[in-house]
Amino acid sequence: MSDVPSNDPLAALPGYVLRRAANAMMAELASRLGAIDLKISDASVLLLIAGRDDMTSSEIGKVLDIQRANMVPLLNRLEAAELITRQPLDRKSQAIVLTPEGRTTLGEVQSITHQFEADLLARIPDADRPHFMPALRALID
Amino acid sequence: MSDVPSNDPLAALPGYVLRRAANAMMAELASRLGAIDLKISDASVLLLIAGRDDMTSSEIGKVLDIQRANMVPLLNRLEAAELITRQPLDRKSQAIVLTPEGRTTLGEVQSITHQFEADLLARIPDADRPHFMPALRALID
DNA sequence: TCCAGATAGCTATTGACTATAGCAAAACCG
DNA sequence: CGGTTTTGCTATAGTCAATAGCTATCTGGA
Repeated sequence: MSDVPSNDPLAALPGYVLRRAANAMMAELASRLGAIDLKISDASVLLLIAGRDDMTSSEIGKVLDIQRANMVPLLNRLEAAELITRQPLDRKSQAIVLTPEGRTTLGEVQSITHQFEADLLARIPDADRPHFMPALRALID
Repeated sequence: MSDVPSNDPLAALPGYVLRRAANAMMAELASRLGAIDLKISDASVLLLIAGRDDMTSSEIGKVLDIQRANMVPLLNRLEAAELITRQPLDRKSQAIVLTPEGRTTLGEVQSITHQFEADLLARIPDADRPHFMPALRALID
């Protein structure tokens, strides 16, 4: 109905709006996670290995789309913060395991994440909300 | 119903899926624009100043969310490719204007973009498609 | 008219993140 | 066994955005 004239011709392009929305949301999440000194990728690792003690660096990278080489500084950071430890599985592989402190931080991450996701969904009109995830999933191979 | 077990606990998080979808789509668009040696930000500038001859660097940056400082190398690149020129508006400001070659390239950009947006929407199930843009718009302030 | 403050364009630098190549050691498998 | 693959890592380079600061110019109110 009463559309504010956005005078931005790109606002009609789904790809452009998708990128804008993702950027805005990730900036918001990064800001919230900053309160406990974690980056988004840090938090996603913690969430992924929650309740597990058998995932290797390589496996985590495959799931999260982070290359092996780039997992190293990330895990070093988490290890330096004493949130995870590296535990040998055999003489080559090692499991990434939460420390007790890591488990505490995981709780905070889950709390922040849960609130963030709820706030995100709350911004979407009721009629559109059920269609949000299916639409996005369809875009991911 | 029959959900394929993705064994990725993050797949249930809207924010995470949003980021993944945006990344996948932007990688696809970047690849297509690479065929005419343009980056996504290059193309968005061309699309924005299409049919106008009065937008300054600062104004373009405000609309596209690109900081003044970062507009400089971007416009230098487009100018070096002879797609735009800088035309003085007064002794301080200058309009960014498409060259004839820029207008030709703009046509290619519009063609690629149009096809990309169509392909993107085509991947979304019919039932969800009408809800895609409204949902995303709601996430952008 | 004049001056303070805002604005435009730019330089230079930095940090975050990602991508690539390569390596040694270990594991895997026919 | 022995060739191939995998794992974790180093080192490096490229992309991109953010910050601070500078000069010249424009603008609006006293």
